[in-house]
Amino acid sequence: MGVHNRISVFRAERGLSRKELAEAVGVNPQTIGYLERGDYAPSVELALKIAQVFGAPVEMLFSLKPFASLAQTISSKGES
Amino acid sequence: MGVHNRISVFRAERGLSRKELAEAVGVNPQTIGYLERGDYAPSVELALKIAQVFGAPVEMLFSLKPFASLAQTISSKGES
DNA sequence: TAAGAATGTTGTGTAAACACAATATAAGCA
DNA sequence: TGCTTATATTGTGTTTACACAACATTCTTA
Repeated sequence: MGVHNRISVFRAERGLSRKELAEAVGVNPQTIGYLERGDYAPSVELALKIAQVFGAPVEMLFSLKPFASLAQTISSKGES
Repeated sequence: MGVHNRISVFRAERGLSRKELAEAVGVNPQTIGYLERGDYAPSVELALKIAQVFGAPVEMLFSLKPFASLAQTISSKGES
């Protein structure tokens, strides 16, 4: 119950594999998989590290409510 | 290993007791005590809820590095 | 003075966040 | 074709984030 996340989206944009992200934050590659699948939510420590890798605030990557689609999120910001 | 936090500072400003904060985020009052003492770090879920209560981003309440003093933090923002 | 609120401490128990190993599958490339 | 990389799945084990109870301490406040 859940914390939702956009790890896979940010990871895709950066062209990072799970293994590479895992190494960057110091966890087992499987752990990234568990997070992306929503099997469980990370500790704040891990969340802070992941957010740091992507240069984004924690709230942009993790949320108590489901994320809106990228299309909605981006267009509501008036960007292209 | 540590995640540092400013929960007690924000709680003091609001005049909230641990019990009240605990009820606001749905955990046991003792849990707030453990967090404030640094006995352990919260899940992202709890961190998001606590940050939400104070209307602050997660990074303002939780950090991988020790927080600077309020005096430094506030004066470096040019506020009074 | 007593009584209540806030906090600290210790202890026990459970659930969830990890590590790690093994194996399967699919896609891309030599 | 075989090899590698990325991902999914299953299983076992350890650590830690929690719940809950009991009790001590300090500070108010009636």
